[in-house]
Amino acid sequence: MLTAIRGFKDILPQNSLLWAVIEDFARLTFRSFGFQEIRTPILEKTEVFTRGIGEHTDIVEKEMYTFTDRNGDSLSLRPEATAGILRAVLEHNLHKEAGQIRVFTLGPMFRHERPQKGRLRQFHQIDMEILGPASPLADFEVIWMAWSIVNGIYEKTAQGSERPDLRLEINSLGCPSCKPHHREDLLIFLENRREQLCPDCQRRSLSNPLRVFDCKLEQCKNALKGAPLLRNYICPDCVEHLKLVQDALHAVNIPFVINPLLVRGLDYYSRTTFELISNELGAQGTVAAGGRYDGLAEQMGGPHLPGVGMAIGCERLLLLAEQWAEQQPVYATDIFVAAMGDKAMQTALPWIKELRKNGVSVLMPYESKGLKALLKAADRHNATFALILGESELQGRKAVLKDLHSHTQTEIAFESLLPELLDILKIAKRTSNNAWKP
RNA sequence: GUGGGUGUAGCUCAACGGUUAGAGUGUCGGGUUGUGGCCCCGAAGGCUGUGGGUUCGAAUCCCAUCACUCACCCCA
Repeated sequence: MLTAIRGFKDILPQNSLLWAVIEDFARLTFRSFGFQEIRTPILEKTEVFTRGIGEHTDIVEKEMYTFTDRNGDSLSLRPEATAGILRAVLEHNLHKEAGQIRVFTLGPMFRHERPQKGRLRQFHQIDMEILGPASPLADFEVIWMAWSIVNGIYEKTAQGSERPDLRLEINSLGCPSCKPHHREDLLIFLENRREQLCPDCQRRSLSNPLRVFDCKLEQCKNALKGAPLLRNYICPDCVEHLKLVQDALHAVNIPFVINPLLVRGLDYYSRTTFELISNELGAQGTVAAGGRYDGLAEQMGGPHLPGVGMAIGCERLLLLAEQWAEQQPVYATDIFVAAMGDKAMQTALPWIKELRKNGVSVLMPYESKGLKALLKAADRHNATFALILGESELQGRKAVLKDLHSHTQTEIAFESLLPELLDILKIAKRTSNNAWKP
């Protein structure tokens, strides 16, 4: 049997509505924050990522789907969104048009990792970037967005009033005037204790030295005692920057903790960095993460263009929503047309056309079945009403409308069928508490 | 890339090395010729992931392989 690629998952109809809920809500929230959608290609020249993300990151070194196309160019499936967006902005000179660029995008990303809970090879991100402003308020607004979307989904899905189990951690990675001093000292420190570190950390101390602080082994924790800490190197400007972010977060009542050890895996980050972490996700607890990357545009061959952004992991947010929600949203139908025989089906077609024009979801199976089977099918499609149309109805020129929730039914004359149906549906929609209905 | 767990009906799961591999649920049909959910009856549905081995006999034990899954690593 043919199967999907490892780590690539089908989103089936039973799940797709929850995806739509999340995507719709994200789009709505972005609109309210004044963001515009941008859609960049899934495939880019490999150089976009090697220059953007950094050649010595794990993502670029061993996780990218890279291949040579028929022209001999090296192409890669995007492992994240920011580099591609930066490329598009610079290519189209968007930064010269507007003083500030506020964009978001939704879509699949690709990394060749070993799949586990909350981690797939094709996964989806909700991503946003603010380009132009160096203000800490931009950092704050990015965090605010991540917070708003994740918490908004909680409010939308969970009925309870208690807070979701989410932790916002922030930190500053320093800027080009202070970050390098720390890195230098840390490298020397690590070099001197090389033998005391675990093999992983020996490797890390070269590739991403800040990561050694994440190691859980006692051996490494001991070896790191007295190591130069980033917070002691941060320059006054960076301290002030982080403070303004904190003040803004306080102003809108977003709780957070400072985690001086919080780092990012991608090279382009500087100054503010943050993660939104859940305890309900297993080992991959980060739902959203991001930070500032003032040097990225230059690194990609563009002008100096400060930027800050974040990404939400859709699958992870979906896992949370599934845990929060008492029930999954299901597809529902307003009217299921239970027409028996060809004549009845033909008669119903013009009505169906008008109803659909009016935004009513109408379904009519083409199979000739008994009424019993048709009503069963109506149930399966979560229909609110069944419109019964058979021999006797055609003869009497009256259709039977059955309310499938209250089990009552009424006869409606063909002549007044449409206006009456629309009327009844309007009332039914108003009293319906099915928030998930599309 | 490394390690652990699990692979049996569409789905969720049973079955001591021993008859024809079962149950719940779902599907289809009937009870009720045109009235759904509840009830009753019936039917279909399986190369027990795949390949090898041990054994008189393997879903069951062993080996390999693949898939799924969780964790390490890394990250959203």
